[in-house]
Formats: sequence, C-alpha cells, structure tokens
Amino acid sequence: MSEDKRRHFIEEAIEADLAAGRFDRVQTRFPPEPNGYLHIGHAKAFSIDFEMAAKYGGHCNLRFDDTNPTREETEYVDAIKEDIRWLGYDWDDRCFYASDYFEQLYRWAEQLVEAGRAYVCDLTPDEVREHRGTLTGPGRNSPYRDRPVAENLDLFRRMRAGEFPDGARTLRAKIDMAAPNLNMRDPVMYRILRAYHHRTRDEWCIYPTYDWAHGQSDSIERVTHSLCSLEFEDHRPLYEWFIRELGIFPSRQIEFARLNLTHTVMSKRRLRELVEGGYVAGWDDPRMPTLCGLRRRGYTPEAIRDFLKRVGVAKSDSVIDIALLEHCLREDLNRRATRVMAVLRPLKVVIENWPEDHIEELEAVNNPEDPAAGTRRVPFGRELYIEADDYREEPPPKYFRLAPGREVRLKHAYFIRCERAVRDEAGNVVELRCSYDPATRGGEAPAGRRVKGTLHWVSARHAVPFTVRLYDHLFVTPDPDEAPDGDWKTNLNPRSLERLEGCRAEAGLAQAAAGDRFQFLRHGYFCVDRDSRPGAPVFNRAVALRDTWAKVQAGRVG
RNA sequence: UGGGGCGUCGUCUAAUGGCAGGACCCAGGAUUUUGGAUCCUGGUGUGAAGGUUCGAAUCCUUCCGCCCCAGCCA
Repeated sequence: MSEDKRRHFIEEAIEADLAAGRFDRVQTRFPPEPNGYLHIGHAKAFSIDFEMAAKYGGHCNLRFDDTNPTREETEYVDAIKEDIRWLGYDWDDRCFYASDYFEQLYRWAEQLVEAGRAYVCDLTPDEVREHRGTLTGPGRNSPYRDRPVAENLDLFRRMRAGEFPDGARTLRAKIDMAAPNLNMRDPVMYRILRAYHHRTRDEWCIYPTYDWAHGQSDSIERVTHSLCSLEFEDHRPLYEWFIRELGIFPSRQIEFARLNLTHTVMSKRRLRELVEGGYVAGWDDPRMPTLCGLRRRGYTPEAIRDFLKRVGVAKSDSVIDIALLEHCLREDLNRRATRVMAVLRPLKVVIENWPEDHIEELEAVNNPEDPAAGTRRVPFGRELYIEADDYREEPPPKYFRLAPGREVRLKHAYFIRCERAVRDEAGNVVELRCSYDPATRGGEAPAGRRVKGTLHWVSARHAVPFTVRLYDHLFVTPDPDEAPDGDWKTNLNPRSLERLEGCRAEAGLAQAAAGDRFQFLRHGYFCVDRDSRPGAPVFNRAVALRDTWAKVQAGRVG
C-alpha cells in the first residue's frame, strides 16, 4: 500500500514534468550500440526504459545507436533483440536505428554551419587534443574556427562527397574552448571514416559522433525522457545546446547509476577480453553476466526482473551483492521447479535383505511447494546409488547421514541401516551393504522412531547417466580490481567450473529438453544445456540450494 | 588547483522537519520425509564539525571521502 506510493527520483521527475505541462505523455527509448552482447547491467537500463513508459501509459522505442561502423555488426542486432524479448519487453513496430537519421542529421549540421555555430576543422587528432586544454586549464581556439560560413559549407559538403582522406577534417560545434566542461570545448560532430556500415553500407564516408547523433535522434522520435547512466551527466549541457540551437523537440536527459555486481565484471571491454582470451567458453558461457549467459545458466526472466526491481533506481554508485541475484533465482525456482533425485558422485548401495529382482514403485511428490505439480512413481530395487558424500567412515559431530551402523531415511522410500562397507584393493569404499526396514515404506517413521537424515537416491538399474557442470563465481574476490598485481584477471576463480561425468538420475530426466529446469533434491537448481545429446543429458547448475551443513563444515575448516 | 555527481546497517534501498524502516547477508532458535522451504529472534547505520529549530538523515555553513570527464568511442 505505502509500497505503491514509493517513487524513485526518475518517477518523481516524470510526474513533475507531467504536472507542470512540460510533456503531456511519456516516451522513452533504449539505445544499445550493436557491438556486443547485452549483460544484466543493460537489463537494468532497458527495464527502467520500458517500465517507465509502461507505468505512465507511454511507449519505449528500441533504437540502435549505430554511429560507429568500425565495430558494429548485424549479428549483435539480432542477439540484442532476442535478449530484450526474453526478458519480456516489447517495442512493437518501433525498432529504429540512428543511421535511419543520417540524412536529417546531415541537414541539421548544414543548418548549424549556416548559423555560424559549426565549422570545419583541419586539426589532426593530436592537435585537437592539444588545443582542448586540460581539466584545470582552458583550451585554445582552433586556427580554423573563424572560417567564413561559405567556406565551411563548401568544405563540409566536400567532406560528405568524399574529397578528403579519413581523419583529415572534422565538423565541430563552435561553443567555447574555455568552458570548464570539456564537452563544450568545440566537440566534434562528424569524422571522415570510410568503413562499411551494417545498414547504410558505403553510402556515407562521414559519420556523426555520439553527442551529435544521440540527442537529435531522441528529438526526432519525440522522446520525452532520455534515461541514461551517470557518465553522461557531463554531456547533458551539450545535449541541450544542440537541441536549443536547432529549435527541435526538447527531449530531457536524466541519468541514473548503472548496475554493478560483486564477483564479476560488467564492462564490454572486459567481457570481450574474457571471451577472446579463452577464459570462458564464449559470450553465453554460463559464468558470464551476459543475458545469454544467464539464460544458459538457467536463470529465469522472472528472477532477473524481480532482482532488478529490488535493486532499485538511484544516483549513487553501487555494487550489488551477487547473492541477491542468486536469492531471486532460488525464490522463483523453489516455487516452480520440479524436484527430481539425481546423484552427482555415486556410491553403490546394496540392500542385502531386498529380494534380488524385486522392483517396487514408490510415489514421490513433484513439488512440495505446489500440490498441483502432482506426483510420480520412482522404482526402488536391491541396488541403488547414493551420494558418496552421504557416507562417512568416521562421521564428524552433527553428521546426520550414513555411517557404519547408522540408520537414515531414503526419501520417499525406506529407512536403511549401513551394515558394512566394501573396499577395493586401495582401501577406498566402493560399495555399502545395507538393510532396509519394511515397516518404513514411503519413508514413514513408525511411532516413536525418528531419523535425522534423509538422503536422495536412484535405482541403479533404472538410472540414466548424465554430465553436470557446477558453476561458481567467476572471480574469487567481490571486487576483481582488488588485485595485488593490478591485473583483475588474477582474481579469476580457478574453480568457477567443475565438470562431473557419470552422474546418475531418475530415468525421467532422459526426456528433458534444453532449457528445462529442475531442482535436484538437496543439491540445487539445474538447467538442461544445449550440449545435451539423446540419452546423454548435460546439466548446468544455475544455483546451489542454501546449504547450512556446508557452512558449518567450512567454518570448522577455516 | 577546473567542471559534474554521490555519501543512511557489511551490501542495496526507504524516510521529503516529527519513533531511522525493508530486502539481501550474517548469527542464533523453532519446524521439517530436501541440513531445502517456512517461521521467530538478533546484528555498533544517517561521512565529520558547527548552526537554525520544541524537534534535523532531511534546512544552512565549513570540512572530509568516493565516482565521472582531457576519443575523430558510446
């Protein structure tokens, strides 16, 4: 109730604009550059864009910011669309490209030249930098700053016509080389660049810069609220300068803090380095914070959206504990995932007092959180597999599982007692000989009897073998930059992926399709990977169950 | 030494001059046919110092700390 009244600062700004009549509707946009895959930080951005539009009855456009042909490709356009849709957002027929506006942008540039507010500059990149001045000192005017309008116009047209080599000249806004805000020191609007553009092909040899293209694109689309991240705050005066000089629709830019997560990196540059350096298997490696990586890992769109909602919207730099993301996934999957018994490190168990070929079918609940999920039947026989970790020759204190002479419950089945362990020549335990109690069918404890431990198991004869990939944090430290040698890559977690073969699961899992998610009882949530083959499924662990026993043990060791 | 931002439990985030609350996390406990889930309890927080006020996280002053900006990237 009071929840509904809580507004973050962008909502307050939008409502104030509406109330003041600055705008009479809300239009936003998500402007990705098609030069890489979207990560969860982008998801925060576009969920704000789409949610704000939806909340105030407006629309959100998808607009590719494709002003730099040297690094943009169609491949990324498709991937970006897929990821946004996967999260549940839709731009209907409003998918645009900054390159759609190149002609209009060019005409507006001529207009600024004619108005004496832009000029063609012949300075080299090095000279431009030198003239720009420093953070504390003013810059110097370019010697070309006072070229007559006619000359500027002529030169600019010839730039477009391809008469000059790449980088030879630029078109610059004529603002103020002494401005304390560096962005106002005659920013470049156009550079000469002969590169194949993914949409306009080789139609252009001059390309607009971000500053020149972005605000004008917003204005063309009549975007009311142009929401972006904090580092563009310094650009807002320039954003507004162009719009004012042109006298076009006055979009309003509002900045918010981008999303950061512990135990991972979020910059495109670093993610690319991980991929190209072979530190991960690709952009969709389940350890990556990319949306395709999270999807492959087993994350649900619902969990991610819930996470984004909890993270909030503010202007202070923040780093969210990745545990919150994991919590959101567990909460979602706990409610929805079908439970199944799967043994990751099998240890054979022979029930000595169970008839040789007798098989009994026992009823198992599919999801205790959801009665509608129903039940299934699981076969029980003389030979089973349990988790190797569920047996200890010398059990530590508070160990509730199997040990010589101890009794436990096999989930949905019977109580069993460990009679003795069978060893191989090296002395390793390779098999447990146990007895079962017929009076405990279904796992029911006869009056007055209790067991502390309940184990999962599978029938050896019926189990399907599978492979599993256990994922952990990509970096061992919360902040990868906290490296003694200054290289964030030294904090890469050497155990971020553990691959296990020869796991055994209930037979039903053989039919699972890529993307299906399950809870492996007592282990965690797992997702079928696309690398699965018929009869040989591969599972990715999306997130482990909370494990208080593991915590107790870790505390004992540390 | 310039400009633009930001400082509330360990981490995020509320409060809009009137009891500093929630979530995650952590620590206990209850319960449990998942050491899961659920429930309960607890956890030295308003960067600092002054000022205004009956009353300040909130308003004023000064200071301190952190982030961003010197691409023809976005």
